[in-house]
Amino acid sequence: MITTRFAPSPTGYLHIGGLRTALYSYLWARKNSGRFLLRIEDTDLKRNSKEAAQAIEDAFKWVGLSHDDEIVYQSQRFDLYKKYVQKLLDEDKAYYCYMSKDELDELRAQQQARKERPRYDGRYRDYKGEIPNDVKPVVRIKAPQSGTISFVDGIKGEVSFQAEDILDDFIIARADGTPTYNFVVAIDDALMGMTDVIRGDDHLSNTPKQIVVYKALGFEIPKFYHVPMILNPNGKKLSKRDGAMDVMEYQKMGYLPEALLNFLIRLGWSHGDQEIFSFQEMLSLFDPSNINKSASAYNGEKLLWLNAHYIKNASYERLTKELKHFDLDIEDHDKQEILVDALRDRAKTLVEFADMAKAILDTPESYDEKAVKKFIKEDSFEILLKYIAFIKVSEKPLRLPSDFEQITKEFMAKYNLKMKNLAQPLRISLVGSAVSPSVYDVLSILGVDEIVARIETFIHKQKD
RNA sequence: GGCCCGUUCGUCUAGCGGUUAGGACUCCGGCCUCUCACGCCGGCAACAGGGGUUCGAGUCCCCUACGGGUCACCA
Repeated sequence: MITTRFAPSPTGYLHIGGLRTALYSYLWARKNSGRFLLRIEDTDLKRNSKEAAQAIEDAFKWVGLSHDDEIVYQSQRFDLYKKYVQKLLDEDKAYYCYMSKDELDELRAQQQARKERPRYDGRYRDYKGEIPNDVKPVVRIKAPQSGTISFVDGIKGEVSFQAEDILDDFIIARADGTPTYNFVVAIDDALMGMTDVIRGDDHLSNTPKQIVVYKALGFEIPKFYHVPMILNPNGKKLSKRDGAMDVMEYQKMGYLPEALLNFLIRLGWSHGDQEIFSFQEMLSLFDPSNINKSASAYNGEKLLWLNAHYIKNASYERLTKELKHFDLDIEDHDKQEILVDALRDRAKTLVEFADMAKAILDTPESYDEKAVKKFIKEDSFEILLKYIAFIKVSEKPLRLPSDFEQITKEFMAKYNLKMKNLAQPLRISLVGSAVSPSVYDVLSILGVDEIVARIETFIHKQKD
């Protein structure tokens, strides 16, 4: 069985880079009927934040990812880690190091001055001398001092390191007794039964250290997949300004979660030429082995395009429900579907959608001056007045856009008018702007009484 | 700086030794049209550079350049 996990440190909100690796892990587990676990890496008590863990859960909920089992908090497993520290101590695979922080800093400074790689010199590795009693010791693991550490990464292929290039006896427990990251990650991944670790590229160089821990503890090493970073549009590190903000900000900006997910899965992964993936398709088609090797740049325009696509194809119920988050309630509007259909092809976000809907539903407070100047001619008022008189006495019920199209054509035929004589003046008087959905749709949505009222108001205000 | 990873249109990518190097976003034309969008049709645009290997290289190997990651008692 495949088991994957998402293991963020709770230092802030969940951003799209994290969401993407979470998505990949989720998909791979679910696709294989496996398990997807969530673990909060809060070993550093100084940098803990409960809100952050909650924020991750909220974001998961919004996009529809679910995890199995209870969330694992590393801060609650210190006793467990201590046992493993002790085990290594007992087996002489780890040892106490009494070097003070100052001494260590000094050593590092010297090494750097000599242009050497900063590393612990192993002075307490097999120390038999006097133990300084004024220093609380850290625990260091005995890492191999030579040889090759290699593994086959599911994305990068074979990766190998020389022990002497990268390793030293790194700290597994701090002076205050708390364990460190590379130690607990390996333990938890092993204990939680991880078969496939899918995580950010930035962990690639941690992997050999973790392998040292796996081996020392006799754990089975999982398969690793190191997914490349997401860069900003200029190819630099992604910042908030570029889109690395809280995933929940995307909700506020009017994005549908399926658009975000579709965007993210396609950033660094592909299935031939396919661009649109339903959740079901993601599940059936995703495979980490065709994740790209190289970093990809964030492209907000493509996200927008995808969002527009999902808005176009969303159900009435769905859009009506989502729109409520944007101060627009059309639940009980009798022309709900006509309104939605009139706008769904034009809105790239739900924010735009709501704004455009309000522009139709709300009586215009003003009229675009340029539009008035350009389209309202000498005879426009007269035409508009004739128009409302004409529709008021209609014998047929006027309800659908097609009803209005028909009667409008009859009207134009009777007075020998062209659409361009009528459409823009009508539009301006109804919504205050030269831009809107089809006038037939607008007419239908408003209904005869409102049409009459708005036209009269318009003429009245313009004549002042 | 050491180590590791990477490099196909501006961007996301397809390609897994033989292709007029394909698709998508953006942009630019055109069509549709009551405006704006949508949609449809068309267009611009790429194998980082240099050496090999091979009958043949975007695809395999090496070097260079450039980019990124990492070198903590952070995760």
